[in-house]
Amino acid sequence: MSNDEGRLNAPAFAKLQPDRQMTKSPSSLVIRAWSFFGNILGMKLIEVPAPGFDLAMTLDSGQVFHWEESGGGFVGAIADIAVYVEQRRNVLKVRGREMPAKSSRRQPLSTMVAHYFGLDHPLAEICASFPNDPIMIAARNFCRGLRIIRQPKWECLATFICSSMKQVAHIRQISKALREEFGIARKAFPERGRTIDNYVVHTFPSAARLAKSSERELRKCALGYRAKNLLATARLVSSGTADLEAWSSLSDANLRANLCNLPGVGAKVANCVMLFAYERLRAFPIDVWIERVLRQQYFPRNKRIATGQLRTFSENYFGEHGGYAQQYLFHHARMNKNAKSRARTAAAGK
DNA sequence: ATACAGGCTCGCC
DNA sequence: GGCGAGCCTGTA
Repeated sequence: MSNDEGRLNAPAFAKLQPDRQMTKSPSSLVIRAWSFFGNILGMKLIEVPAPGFDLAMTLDSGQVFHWEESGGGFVGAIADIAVYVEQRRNVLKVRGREMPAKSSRRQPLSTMVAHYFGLDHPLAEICASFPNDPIMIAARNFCRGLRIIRQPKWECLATFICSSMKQVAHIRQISKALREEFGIARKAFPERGRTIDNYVVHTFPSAARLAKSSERELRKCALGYRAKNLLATARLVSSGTADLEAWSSLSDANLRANLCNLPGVGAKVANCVMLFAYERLRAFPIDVWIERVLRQQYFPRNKRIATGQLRTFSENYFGEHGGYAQQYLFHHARMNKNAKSRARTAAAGK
C-alpha cells in the first residue's frame, strides 16, 4: 500500500515532461498528463454526462456533509473511493481510483459516480409529480438540478444520528472529525495546479471500527450525548443484529420501524436515511425547517395544527416523490433565509 | 454574550 | 400516547 501511495507522486513529475502534441493550452496539457499517468496508476480521469444536474447545489442541500469545495470542484469519497469531481455544464469531470480488480464490488468509476449522484432519476417526471401549488412551483424553479443522492447505508445512518439538534456547519465538523479519527486515509487527485499531498480524503469509518471505539473517544469528536447512541447503533450493526443491507427488501413501514428501533433514531432521522440511503423517494423527513414551511405556507390560518397532522398531510399531499419535494422545499427555505440574513447584515453595515 | 440549532429519550400526566 | 425538560456543543 505504501508503495502504491508513493507512486502517486508520478503525475506531478509528469508536468515537467512537455507533450509535443499539445501546444495550445497548458491546462489541457496537464490534464493529458494526469490522465496518462493516472491510468497507469489506476487513477482515472473520466467524464460523465450529467444533464439536468447541479452538483454544487446537490452537495450543499443538507443531505451529505463531507464534500469539500476545492478549486472549481469538490473533493470527497464515494464509499471508499477518493474522488475529485467538477462540473462543466452537462458533464462531470471526475478523478478517482478504479476498484481493485479482485474486489467483488468492482464497477467502472463512471457507473459509480452516476449511481451515487442519482443521475438516472427521471427528474422531469419527478418534478411533474409534485403538487402544483405556488410554494412548490417556486421551490422547483429554484432547485433545478438538485438530486437526491444514493449514500452508503451505514455512513448515512451514522451521520444522521450525529445530526440531531445541529446546524449543517456543525454536522460537517462532526463528519470530518469521525473520518479523520477513525476512517482510512486515501490520497485523492487534486484539482489542477495543486500538489497531491494537500489532498487526503478519509473514508467514513465502518460500523465495526466505531463499535471498537469508546464513548469517550467518540465524545472527542464533539458528539456530546449523541456518542452513546452512535456507539450503541454501531455495535448493533457490526454484530449483524441490525442488517442494514438486508433491510433493503422491507416495506417502507417495516424499514422505518426497524430504523426507529436503533438508538438515536427517531422518525426524522429514519426518514432521512430512507430517503438518502434506501432510495425511498416518498420518505418525507420533517425537521424544524420543513415544519416551518408547512405551518407558514400551507396552514397559515391554523397555527395550532398538531405535528401529527402535518405528518399525515405531507405523506399524502406531496405524492410518490414526496422526499424530493421535501428536499426542494427545504433547500429553497434555507437559501432564502440565508439570503435574507445576508441582506439584513449588509443593510445594517451601511 | 446567549439563544438556539436539520432530535431523541425518558419521565410525567 | 401526548407533552415538556434535559442533553452536549458550536454557531449566529
